[in-house]
Amino acid sequence: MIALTISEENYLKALYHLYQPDEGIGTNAIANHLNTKPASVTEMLKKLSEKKLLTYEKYQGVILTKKGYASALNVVRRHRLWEYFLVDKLNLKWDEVHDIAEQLEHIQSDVLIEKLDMYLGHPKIDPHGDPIPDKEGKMCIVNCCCMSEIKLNTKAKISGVKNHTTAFLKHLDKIELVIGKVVKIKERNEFDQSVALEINKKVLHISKDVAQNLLVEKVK
Amino acid sequence: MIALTISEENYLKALYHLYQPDEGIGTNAIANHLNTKPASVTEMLKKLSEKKLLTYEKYQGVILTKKGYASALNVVRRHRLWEYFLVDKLNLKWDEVHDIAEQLEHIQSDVLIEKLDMYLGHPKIDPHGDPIPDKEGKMCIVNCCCMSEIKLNTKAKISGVKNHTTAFLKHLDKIELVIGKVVKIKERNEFDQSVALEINKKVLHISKDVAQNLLVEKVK
DNA sequence: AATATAATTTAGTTTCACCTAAAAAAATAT
DNA sequence: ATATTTTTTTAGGTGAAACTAAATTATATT
Ligand SMILES: [Mn+2]
Ligand SMILES: [Mn+2]
Ligand SMILES: [Mn+2]
Ligand SMILES: [Mn+2]
Repeated sequence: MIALTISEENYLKALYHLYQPDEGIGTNAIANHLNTKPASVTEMLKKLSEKKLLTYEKYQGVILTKKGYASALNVVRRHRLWEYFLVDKLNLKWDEVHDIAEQLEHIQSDVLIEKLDMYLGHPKIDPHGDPIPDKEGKMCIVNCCCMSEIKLNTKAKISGVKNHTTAFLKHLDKIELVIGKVVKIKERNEFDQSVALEINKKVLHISKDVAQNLLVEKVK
Repeated sequence: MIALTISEENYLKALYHLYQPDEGIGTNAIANHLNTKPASVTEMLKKLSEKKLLTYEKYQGVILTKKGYASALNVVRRHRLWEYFLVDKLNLKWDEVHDIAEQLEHIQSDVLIEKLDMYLGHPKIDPHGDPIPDKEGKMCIVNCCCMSEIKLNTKAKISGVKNHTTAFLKHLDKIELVIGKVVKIKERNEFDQSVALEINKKVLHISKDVAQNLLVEKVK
């Protein structure tokens, strides 16, 4: 099993992230996700298809094979382990780590990743609340839903973000709505879909945009 | 100051390692060091010369500029910091880290390296006894000389290796001649240049090849 | 069903970092 | 000083991964 190029790994990871049940992934969506052009995507899909990492038929959209899925998950594993390292050990902020992990995820060394995983204590969740696949690709199912879909007067714990941009993460830091915080949904405004939360007796109003990008898990 | 490519960084680092006072570095030497061909080297030298990282005149051999030297040292800094991390934190062995550091040294992020340096406690020496340049390029002068040049009956501390191959490092592990050990040079054989050392009352015989690749520093 | 629009593929270029083979220059030996 | 060898450069080419523009196929609209 010959090593993949950085570009190939990035395509596999993109396909993993773009996957939707019962839908082939389109060239446009991939190009958009990777900031390239559809023509470049077509070329790469042909290459990956020859390597049996995905099934590709002209105009049909693309699906990862078992092998391709495993490779993609491995890249995701490395990305999230590095993010965990950067936040937990090097004290970088959760909005600073993604771009660095985009580079680190391509370092080729199985022993490195095993040692890193051990050193970090086999973490299950990355700094943004995303699950970290283990060596075999298994990961915990994060039982979460979107903040904008939760019923009134339920208690919920912030468990992750859908939007990973620096701008959004910094905003959450500013309003102190970080992972682990427990909130109670008090009110949902019809007009602008904004939400009022209660956090330790205090009330916090968040916009629709924020609510839509926050993942929470219900609390007893 | 636009970022350098991996290849450009590797050339600069090679030039740093190949540098000899009062000698331009030749195309062949560089090609040999980088496992590429002289023709490829010539091309890259032209490019780096245009970027003012070195001075290049056809057939004259090449010398790093201030700017080029600083960039090279920065790559060396990153390489050695990562090696220190891999050994000190991840418990990899000193013969396993070089190839991984060859990849890690190219990760582009100043804040990452600053944080890593801080996390490691600003180490001054890498696992092979080589000095780690600081942010400004300063590094401690390691006051060492080759084991094969040391006078009889002097005490010396193993301080580094000239040969960085896995084979050599593993051999040193086997004979337990690792960095920090204090030895006394008891005998030097005329015939094969092998050396007899005394380590805690016990005698150890090492070959010429080993002696020539070991760096030591004198001890009171 | 015919047409318009959107998605995808093909064709032809570009840049980077490498290569081989041949030419040119420099260094060494006779 | 000339001839030989070694080093370095030039010329021409390759493969990977991108690009633009044009052609093709699929989907949506009338
Ligand atoms: Mn990320
Ligand atoms: Mn993440
Ligand atoms: Mn090294
Ligand atoms: Mn080293």
